[in-house]
Amino acid sequence: MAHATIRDVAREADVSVASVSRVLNGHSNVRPAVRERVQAVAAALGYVPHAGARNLSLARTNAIGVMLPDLHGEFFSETARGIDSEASARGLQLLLSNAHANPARAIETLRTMRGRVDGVIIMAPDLDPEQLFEHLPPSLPAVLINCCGNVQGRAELRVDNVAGAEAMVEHLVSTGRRRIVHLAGPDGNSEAQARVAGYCAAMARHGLAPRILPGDFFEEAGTAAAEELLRELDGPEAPDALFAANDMMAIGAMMRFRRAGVAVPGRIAIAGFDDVPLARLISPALTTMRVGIAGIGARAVVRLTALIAGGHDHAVEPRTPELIVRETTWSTINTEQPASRE
Amino acid sequence: MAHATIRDVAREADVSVASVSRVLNGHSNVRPAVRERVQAVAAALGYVPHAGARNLSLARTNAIGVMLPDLHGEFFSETARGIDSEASARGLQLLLSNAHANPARAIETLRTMRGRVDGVIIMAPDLDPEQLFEHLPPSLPAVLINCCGNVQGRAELRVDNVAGAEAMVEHLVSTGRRRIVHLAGPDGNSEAQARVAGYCAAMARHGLAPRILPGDFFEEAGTAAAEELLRELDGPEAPDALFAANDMMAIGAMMRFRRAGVAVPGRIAIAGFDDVPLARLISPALTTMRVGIAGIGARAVVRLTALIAGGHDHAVEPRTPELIVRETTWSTINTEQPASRE
DNA sequence: CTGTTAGCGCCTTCAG
DNA sequence: CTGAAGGCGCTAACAG
Repeated sequence: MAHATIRDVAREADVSVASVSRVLNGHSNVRPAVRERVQAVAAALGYVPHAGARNLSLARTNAIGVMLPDLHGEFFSETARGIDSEASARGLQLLLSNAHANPARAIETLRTMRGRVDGVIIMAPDLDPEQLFEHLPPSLPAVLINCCGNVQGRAELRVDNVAGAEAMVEHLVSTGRRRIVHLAGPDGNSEAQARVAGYCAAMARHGLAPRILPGDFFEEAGTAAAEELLRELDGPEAPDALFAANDMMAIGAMMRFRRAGVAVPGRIAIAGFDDVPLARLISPALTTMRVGIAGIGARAVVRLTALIAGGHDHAVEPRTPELIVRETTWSTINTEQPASRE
Repeated sequence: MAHATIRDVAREADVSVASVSRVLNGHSNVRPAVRERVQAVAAALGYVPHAGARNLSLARTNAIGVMLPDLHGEFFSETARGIDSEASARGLQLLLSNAHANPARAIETLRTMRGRVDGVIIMAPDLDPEQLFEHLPPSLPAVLINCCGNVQGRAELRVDNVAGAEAMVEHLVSTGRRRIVHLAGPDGNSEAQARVAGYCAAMARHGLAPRILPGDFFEEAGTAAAEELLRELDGPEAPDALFAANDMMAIGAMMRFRRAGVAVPGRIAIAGFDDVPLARLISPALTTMRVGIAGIGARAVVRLTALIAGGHDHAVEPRTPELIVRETTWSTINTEQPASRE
């Protein structure tokens, strides 16, 4: 049995479709008797309005599109969570699509969102903005998050990754570190590039030689970097700090150092970037730059809502990351020797 | 400037809308000259088809609705990730809605999905199934995940929480634990209830006295439970294991014990449930029951796709959690004393 | 208060 | 190969 339509209800209740529509949308100009009859019939038929049709005729969907690079890892799930909490507080549904770093698919996705959402939130640090924005319908409200090359003057939220990376280097230097190695994010990623830039600038300011290891934001890259550094830890040029471009890589490195029995931060300090929830739970807790991931997502929804309501917003809203120093060291953790059981 | 419509393109290209439609959808029966002209005009006008209208006339959306209890915590983001990866591999978009444990809103959400998605995936362990399913349009394809009271014979994936909890108790007992305390999930949650049941059954089988602390699946509940147990740790009835109904609570407890300087698992063993990604990264690494969260999400998409394609599927597919024993102890971690800096 | 009518933007027979 | 016309399901004037 197919779905009942508004026409079925109208016929059964012996009224016009207009009246059914009025009842269902809570308009007041309907005689109580008619209202009740319509409601009864609708319930009996198991009628559920076809939201798609409704959207078409209202030219309004109450949904927003969200394009994220990937849903893997805590960074993006935190963003999604921030967006979701604000969206659901406003009764908006979310049409999610991850771009998987594939420009063609990203564009295709944007196109299939047209007419299904009232606006979009786009986070695409790894996509060529030229291509992307060319296919962004100008009349589609959009809020960008960390999109390099926002040429159309779109509303945007942009984390100051350069300043963040500089701040972290300053912190490491202030605690006595000198041989600070940076583990970078993926090549084509504008955020990763900015963090490298900040790192280099701050190192130069202190007359320190930069050293950059390639990475990709994944845990395994941290593991690999740690393995490389492990070989040098007893040498004359031993690094005394590893500053990873994101938390997951920092954690990968930390796990590897731990497995090798290297004291962190005793022998080598480790710092991350993002402050994902995990950073606080790992031990030793991770010193990192907090970007307020979920808050950015929520803020994007707020601005998008205003845009959809007809507002104008061409601002690039800067977000400055905050240094989070976590001082947990082994000594405060392991106050008691393990009882070996079995 | 508003969006161009198919009619604008037709007018500018001096052809009928039918021809434009054919060109845009790659039909072959169009003269090359016409095809090119239409494509040129469409590009010039920045025309993007209105997906909503397309869906209406095709009665097909290529989107699936996803209703999760909440996007907070790794459990649900993992589920979402599994769903997302499988969905995007199939070119499906996701319409996300979290129910926030509010039955009325959940029903409302389900209704607004009608006509906007081809099918839905529902995970609602905390909702009254009577109410929920009554409002689930029978003709809407759906796959349920861990929904108690699946009265309509809907396709479902169900984790065997009872067996999982039993297995964990068996494991703890086999490693010599006797005073095993269970930290439960929220009251109205069917998964939490099943885990309690499994715990009690296994305890009874060994003639052990069950003890259940109230919880809610959040980290803080774990903290609170640990504080309660801390007071008893030196007493004659000191518990020797805490089995939390999910990983986050287990982690909360572990953090609290660590802060108090209590050796884990030396003084007290801690076990969780779910095997969220975090469980492996925490230290000591968490022993837990793996339910294959992302895999369940992916599998749900596969089954839903078949259902949408017209298949029949009334099966309840069982998933048995797998015991993951992680043996990391402090001694293997802290092989080196911290160098105190500063 | 209620019904009729005209779309929303697109796709798809059905003729030509 | 192409155009005209009807319809997807619903809402919103516009008359009664």
